[in-house]
Amino acid sequence: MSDDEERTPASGAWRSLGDFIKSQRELANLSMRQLAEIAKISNPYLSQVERGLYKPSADVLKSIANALHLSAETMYSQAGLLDNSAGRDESHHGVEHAIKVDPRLSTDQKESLIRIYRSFTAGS
Amino acid sequence: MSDDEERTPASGAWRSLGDFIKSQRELANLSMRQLAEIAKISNPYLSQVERGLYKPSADVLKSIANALHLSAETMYSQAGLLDNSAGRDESHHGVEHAIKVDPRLSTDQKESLIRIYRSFTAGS
DNA sequence: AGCATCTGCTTGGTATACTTAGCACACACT
DNA sequence: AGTGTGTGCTAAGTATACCAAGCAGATGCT
Repeated sequence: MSDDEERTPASGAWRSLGDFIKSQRELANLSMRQLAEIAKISNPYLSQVERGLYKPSADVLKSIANALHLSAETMYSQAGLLDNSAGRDESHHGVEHAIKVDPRLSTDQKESLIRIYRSFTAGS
Repeated sequence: MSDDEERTPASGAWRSLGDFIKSQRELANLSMRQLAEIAKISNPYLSQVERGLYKPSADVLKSIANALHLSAETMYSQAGLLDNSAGRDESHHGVEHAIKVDPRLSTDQKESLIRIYRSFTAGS
């Protein structure tokens, strides 16, 4: 069950994202063309996005967020992209995660470190 | 001014994103087909993403992140989509810090891990 | 009246994200 | 010698994100 991903255009969450963008735009007293100009997208496209016809790509979302002085996180969570279904495991916060993400380590080095770490914590 | 967004395919940051995904995939001992299956994308596409030929859309990134048991935030920041300009740095989990605060490790074990970690990252 | 100049929207096209079918090689097993 | 299954990759197509040009109504100006 877990995972019914929906990647059709213009369904559900994307629609409300459009409403969100529209309300934020109006709140900032910007016309579509003005916002589109700042966010470097075309105004017809913005129109379609606001009505939920298309789901904008992440960098477009980021541009729009910046143009509206919103954080990208806010935008993504409105878009349902930060959905912390599996995301909120900072509680886990673990050594393994830190190792995996460290850009200074090679894959082999990561494997070695994790193996050692697991051997250390094997009985707990 | 000078908001020079770059939306060309396969440049700079996207390339390193591919490397990141690849290393995470190998770290999880998954083949391309296995990861693609879990993330619900096709394996040739995953191949191209890993080599930086295309920049995957946000929901694909999220799928991949979930499949790799990573948070979506981690993925997005690797993709350069979340500038962490505002100093909320749970993204900066240092490995050493994570080791130091891990309650399951003894002091000796922590010292060993940190020593190994430092030897790995000595030249960077 | 006419002509600007806003507003958001539609049409038609291009670029690129993404898929299905299949190739080429490597390592098992009979 | 096969034959089967694993790996990643190429080729060719479809779907969709995105853009440039232009339309219709509302407002304002002379």
